[in-house]
Amino acid sequence: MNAIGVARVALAGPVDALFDYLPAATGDPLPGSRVLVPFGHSRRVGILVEHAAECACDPAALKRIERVLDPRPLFAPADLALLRWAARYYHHPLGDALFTALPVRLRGSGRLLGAEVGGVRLTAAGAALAPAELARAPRQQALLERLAKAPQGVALQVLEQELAGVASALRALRAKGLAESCRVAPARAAVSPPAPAVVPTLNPEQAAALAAVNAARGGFQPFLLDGITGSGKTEVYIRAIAEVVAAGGQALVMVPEIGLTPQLRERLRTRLPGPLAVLHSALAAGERERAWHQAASGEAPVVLGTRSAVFVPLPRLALIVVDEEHDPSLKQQEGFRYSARDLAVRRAQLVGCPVVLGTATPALETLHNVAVGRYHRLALPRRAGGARPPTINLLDIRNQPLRAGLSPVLRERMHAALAAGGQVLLLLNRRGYAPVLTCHSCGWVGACVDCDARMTLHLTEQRLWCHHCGRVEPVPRDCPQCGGPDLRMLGRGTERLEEGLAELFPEVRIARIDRDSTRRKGELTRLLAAVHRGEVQILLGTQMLAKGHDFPGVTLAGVIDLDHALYASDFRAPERTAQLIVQVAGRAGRAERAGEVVLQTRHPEHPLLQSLLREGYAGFARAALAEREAAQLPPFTYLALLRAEAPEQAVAHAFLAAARDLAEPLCDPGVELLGPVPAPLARRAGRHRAQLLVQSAARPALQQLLAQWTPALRGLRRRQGVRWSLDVDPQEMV
DNA sequence: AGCACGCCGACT
DNA sequence: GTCGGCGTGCTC
Repeated sequence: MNAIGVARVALAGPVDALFDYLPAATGDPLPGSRVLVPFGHSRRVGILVEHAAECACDPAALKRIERVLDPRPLFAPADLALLRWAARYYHHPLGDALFTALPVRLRGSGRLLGAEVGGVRLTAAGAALAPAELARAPRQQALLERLAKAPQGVALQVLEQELAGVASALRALRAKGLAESCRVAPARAAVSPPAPAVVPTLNPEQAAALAAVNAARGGFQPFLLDGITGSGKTEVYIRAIAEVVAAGGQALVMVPEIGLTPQLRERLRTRLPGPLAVLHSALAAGERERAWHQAASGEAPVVLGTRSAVFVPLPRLALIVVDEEHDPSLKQQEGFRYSARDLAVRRAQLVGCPVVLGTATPALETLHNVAVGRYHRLALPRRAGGARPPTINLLDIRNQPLRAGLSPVLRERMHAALAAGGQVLLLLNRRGYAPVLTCHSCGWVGACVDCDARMTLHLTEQRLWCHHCGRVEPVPRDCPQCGGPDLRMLGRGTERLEEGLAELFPEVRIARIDRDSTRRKGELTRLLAAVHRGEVQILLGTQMLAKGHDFPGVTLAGVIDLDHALYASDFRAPERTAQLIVQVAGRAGRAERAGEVVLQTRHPEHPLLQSLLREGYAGFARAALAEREAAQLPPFTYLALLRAEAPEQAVAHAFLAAARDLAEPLCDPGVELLGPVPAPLARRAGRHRAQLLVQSAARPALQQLLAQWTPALRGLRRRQGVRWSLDVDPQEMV
């Protein structure tokens, strides 16, 4: 150890180490600031993580920080602490974690903060000019007068708003050397008006939940807000947030996918004061950066975002809400594989504030946390407005004549519901026309050449499409193998269901909602609006339908094919299926009309379905947790999954075998290695995939193994194109 | 991640 | 004889 003051810097990329530097000539900034450092033969952007009194390396090798990029830190100490904790827990390089938490432009040496936007100001010549001299060009004159009022400059956006079509006049002034470009502070977003008059009255359970959250303010406390669909969870969020904001705090609201929840966004915008900062991946880089600054500067009291928002700096964070906490998309599935829900809880603990996990179908992990007393459960068991919950019926379709995949009973129920003026919702969790195209004479099947998977037939786009790697092929007219003309489409996706429904219900307006039909921007909103206006009677689609939207007019919901989900290999499949059923059921029936849910199955005796029917989601969850405990699966044990892929199966396997050899001597009792085995989809995009599962009775034992194992894995000779990744607390075993 | 160093095939 | 293929290893 050498006792000299050094700055420890994290660099973007997979280098899982901090590098020590001598202070910048101008003095070091605080931790959390970006710095430019010499690195190897080039220079790199890094984030100063901490100061240290001594360095572990040769002090003669130390280089000096070349430039400080941020005069003030981008990450406050609490933000930095969360990211350091997350990087350590998920065994991901800190530099990569830090940089993925930043808006794109700041990941490079991009100019500090888009706290400034493009603007225009007068040059000295412009300022000296009397406006009257431009009397023959009134638009230029108006612009000159406007700019004269703001010597420091005016944002282009503001000019465009105030003087529509200002561009040509601006060009003219610039050409005459009267105006020039500059950077100015962005215009403050218009502050939305305070809450409008219509504020719903809370029912007793809502009031109790709100009181519990309010009482917990100022300290760490996780809550499960366990409320059936329509029970008014959002109203509880809004009231709790309003209190926090009124007290000068900031609130962070996380949702699985923002595109699917325009209603929540609008309610937050209209009911809460101040600009609402919205953060998600579909935003353009500029918009996203602006929202990030609104959050980080404290200007926006409320931030709504998807999982990456969990890392957004919030100087006055006082409440976190995670809506639909059970949703798997809160877990990042590639790169830095974090659970935004779990990190939200960790973040609340670090800053000392309440965190509310809301859902109608809690994850089994969350229920377990309630059971052991870590989380406090708040229940909203009643639908607002006193609507009755829907009845759920299993429909045994064995030996039933199906038309368009619908049994006679379901068709009859649909006719009845439509005749009574209700809307019908049908869920089929498979997009495209048909999942298989096959030759009737030789048995050829349209398979992806790069994956162990069939290509799905999409008729409207006239192509075969691999849903795993995105490969696209034209639809063959004749069999590519035997040349025979009799190609047949097996199975049914949403496209085909839509076609069948049009034949069965010729007088009825039908809308399909899936990833294909809503690809165009604004299309989802348009379709949803048509449904709400009652212009559509039958609504069909994939699980997109079960997420977030309310369909007050729907009185009948049908699940076309449940069996697929019942027998999936993933141990979480029953949990996911139960959640899907309950979420779909929540879409049916409102205030005055009770809803009905019909589940078509060939396995009506299935214990999961039976427990769900008899005792609802809570009963199902009890049974499922008992099964998990008996099988020693999460949340009673802890998992990490090491995945590897390579052009050759043997190479991926050999890597994992070597990884296993490294791990074995590091394993405490209670830690088990399972595998390597081929991944469920053993070949994807031309690469062979295998995995090694680590299971531990205790989290610390697992973490201790991973802490020693991952550096050893990085040291392993990477050969013949092996790529690997470690997934702590994996959600999908794919 | 970059970027160089290093040891083996087809080109001016 | 060299140009350049990407395997390997290092960067405070």
